[in-house]
Order: sequence, then structure tokens, then C-alpha cells
Amino acid sequence: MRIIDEIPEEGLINLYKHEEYIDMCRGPHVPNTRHLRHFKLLKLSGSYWRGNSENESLQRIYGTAWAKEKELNDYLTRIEEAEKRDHRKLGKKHSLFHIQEESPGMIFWHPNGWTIYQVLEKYIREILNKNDYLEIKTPQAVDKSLWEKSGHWEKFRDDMFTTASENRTYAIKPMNCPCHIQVFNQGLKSYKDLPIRLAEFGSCHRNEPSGALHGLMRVRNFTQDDAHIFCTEEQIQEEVSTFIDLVFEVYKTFGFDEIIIKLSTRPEKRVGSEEIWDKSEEALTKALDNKNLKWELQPGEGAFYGPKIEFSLKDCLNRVWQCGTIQVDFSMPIRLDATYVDIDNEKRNPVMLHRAILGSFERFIGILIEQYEAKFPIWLAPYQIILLSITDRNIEKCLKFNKLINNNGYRSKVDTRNEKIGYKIREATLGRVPLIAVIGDKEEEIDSVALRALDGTNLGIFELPNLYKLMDELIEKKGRTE
RNA sequence: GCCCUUGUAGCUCAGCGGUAGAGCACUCCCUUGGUAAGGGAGAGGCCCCGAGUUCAAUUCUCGGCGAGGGCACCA
Repeated sequence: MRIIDEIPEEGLINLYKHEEYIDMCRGPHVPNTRHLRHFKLLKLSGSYWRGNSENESLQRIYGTAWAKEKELNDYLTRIEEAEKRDHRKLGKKHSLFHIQEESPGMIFWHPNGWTIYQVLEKYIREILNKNDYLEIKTPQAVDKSLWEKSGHWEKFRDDMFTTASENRTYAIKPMNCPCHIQVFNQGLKSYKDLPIRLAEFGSCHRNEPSGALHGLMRVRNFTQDDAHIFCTEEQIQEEVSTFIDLVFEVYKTFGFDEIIIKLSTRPEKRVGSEEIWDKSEEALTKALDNKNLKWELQPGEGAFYGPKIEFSLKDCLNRVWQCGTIQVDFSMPIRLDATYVDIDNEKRNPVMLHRAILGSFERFIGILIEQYEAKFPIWLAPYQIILLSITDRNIEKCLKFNKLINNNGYRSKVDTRNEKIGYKIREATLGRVPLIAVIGDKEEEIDSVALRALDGTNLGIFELPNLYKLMDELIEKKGRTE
């Protein structure tokens, strides 16, 4: 009855009847439950009446139903297989990172995971340098007054971590943009200086609701590959367009085959005039359409200061996570007094484009772990090669080679334990080391290693210079699939 | 934050109203073996924290904290 009351007079109401049960639903329904012989109840959860947390909560039961038993079983097996890729499981198994009770939603990176993180950061830094960004670093804690000016305090006060000292309240920064404006504001800027692209690997803290936390995907402390482009209105189009290309270039490096693009427009709670929102939304729409990209509109899902394009990737269970983004913002520069001197000698506020390619290192690595099932391509792998001794006579040679390979800039380790070679190969394989080098008496004689790929392929005998050449070639490819 | 589930060895998990067990990992010994698991012995636990019920709580109840799945949120 409550639903009927909310449907406009001229709206259509569908009724579905099944024996003595009549349901009102937008539909569609299956014509008869005999199509649903094979089913299984999956989960139970609370949800809110009409999706609003102000309303009372209801019980929701999830199930799955299939026409044939085999289809049901196939489906369940698929889910089970997918769950094996879960980055939280693999993160533990391969000692990439951990999270513990004392700091929920914050990551303890282990040597293996941190290696991946560092390789990623190095790669992004190269990309930034090639694309005329300037890297900066800004404070972790900033006086609350700045967040009041920016409007974050009013909207996100409860979601910010704060700390106090000598009668002042500081917020641990939940984002980098107000700080980047402070850097922009130092010194007088001319229109000739624009666009200025300030980048930061910015560590942010947000006190996310406990129920939202999810491994590396949703955390309370994360590092964005953040940047803000200060430009004129006329420059927006090109900057957005160039950025979209950059996102695709970077994502291609990891071999993602499905990138979901969404455009989010003005939300109910927002700052800035309607005219500004019109302009911003139009700029983003145009940029997307000029590239003939498929994208989805999300009305009302934009940030409070401007509309955004989101680039999302899927995890092992097809859940969608936003990674890259670009957002047009006319308001923040005005609120925080960013200006440049224009050609007519008038001071004007620049437009600010917030953008991130990976989004956060944490989430992106989470996606990567699931994408690769922890079998990282050699450029990302925590260890790129492992040297296995066949008998104790070969230990010394292993250690010597290991040192040489490491000194040449590769990530190498050894297994000289008193175990059979089959055992060591099994361990190295399960440990996901891309290259496995065996050293026995035969190899020692010719100062070489016998090389094996992770999938079991025999790559042959290599002297060190040839090994380096092979590794360079593999590393250069990164994660590209073609 | 809300609803449901859940917390036992480094990991994965059994178990039970009378203070604990397996597999793998770890340590030591034997073995020096050529491309996915050689054999033996040993060590290892405030059973998440707090309270209650009970002669007795790791086990039952309540509360807290964390985790998992959804919902809501996501600058």
C-alpha cells in the first residue's frame, strides 16, 4: 500500500499471480516456478525500506535458481573458483600484506607486497614525468579551518580523523586537493603558466563506516596517485581528453579487458551555481563522446563540488570498484582563493581538474592480485627469479649468481635447502616466482643455469648475459596482453 | 552505521560444560637426491577481550572489539 501511494496516478502497476500468491512488482517474473527446480539459498542480510538508512530495515534472502541441476552446480563451482582469487586470501598466502585489529582498514605491507607497490609507484612516476606533471608532497595534518573553507568539514566532519594540539584542531587529510591549492597559491601565476599539473602520491585517511571496509578495496588509509590540473575553461576539454587516453594507456599495461566508464552528475547536496554545473557536465560528456566510448550515466552521483568520470574495474566476483577518475571543479579554487592573472590583467579563478589513474594503490593492487591470481607478470613479481641448488655442492654457485643477478637490478632469491629438486620446484611454483633456475653440477661446469617458466615450460640453458637479455625482454612487456 | 554469520597452533580447519586435536609450515636428525610433495623425531595454544550462569566455561548467555556477506555510505 505504501508503494502504491507513492506511484503517480497515471503510472502502470503490474501484478503477478502464482497460485494463491499475488505479487506487485515492476517485473519481469518467471512464468512458472517449475523453471526453478534447482535452487540454493545463498545469503541473508538486512536492507533498508526503499534503500534509505533512515527507514526501518527488512530481511532480505538471496538465492539462485537454475533450470538444470548441472547449471546450478556449474554456477556454484564458478563462484568457488572465483573466491580462490580473493586478494585477501592470496595476500595472506603469499605474504603480501596484512590487516590487524588495532588498525582496522589500514594496511601493513609486507616485503613482497611493498615491492609490487614500489614498482607501481615508479611506473606511475615515469608516466607523470612524461606527461608534464610536477610532483609535490603536502602535510598529513592540516588545521580544521582549511577544511571549513573547502566545505569538507561541513559535509564530511564525521568521516574525518582529527587530532588536537595547543587549542587547535587538525584534520588528518582525507584528500589532497586543498593542500595542492596552497602550493598553487604560492607566488603569482600568469595565464601563460597554465595548465599547471601538480601530482602527489598522497596518503589520505577517511573514517569509513565499519561495514564498508573490505580488504585492500575499501580502507581507511590509502594512497592516491592524485593530481590536480589548474587550467582555464578553454583548456578543460583537451585536458580531459588527454587524461582519458592516459588512463587507457596505463590500464593496457596491466592487460585489463573490461573497463567500465561512468559519468556522474550533480548530486542533491552540492556547491556551485547551476550554470557552472551545466558547463562542467557538458565538458565531460563531450570528452567521452568525442572518443566514441561506451559509458553509463549516473545521475546525482557526482562529488559535491563537481561532476566526474569514473573508470572502474571488476574483482574476482564481478564486483565493480572505481579506480581512475577525473572531476571538473569550478568551486574549490574560488573557495580557497586560487587565482591567476589573465591576458587582460584581471585576476581570475582557474578551473581545477581532480584526477587519479590508479585511484588508490591499495585498491589497484587488490584488483591486480585478483586479476593475476597472484601470478604477477615479471615486472611486478616480488621475486622475478629463484635459484635452486640440486646438491650442497651447488650452494656456493647459487649464492654467487644470486648476488650478481641482484646487483644487476633484478629481484632474485635462492633456495639452497637440503631438499630434493622436485620439492623445491613445487614450492617455487606455488610461490609464483616467474622464472625458476636450477643449478646442478652440469650447469656449474658451463657456468649456466637451467631455466624453467612458471607454467613448467623448459626455457633451456642460460649464461648470465643471456638470462639478463631474456629478463629485460619479459620485463619490458609489462602486463600487456597483445 | 544496520541485519545475518563468525573469532581454537604461523596457515587451513576439526572439537567439546570437566582448561584441546589434525594437515601443512617450523626446529633437529637421517638422506645429497636432476624438474610439482624422501623418511623420522620434536617444539608450538590466556581456545579474541570483559562480565554472567554453573561445583566447573574454550564450549551456554550478555556486552565489547575484529572479521565475512549483504544493505546504507563512498570527498
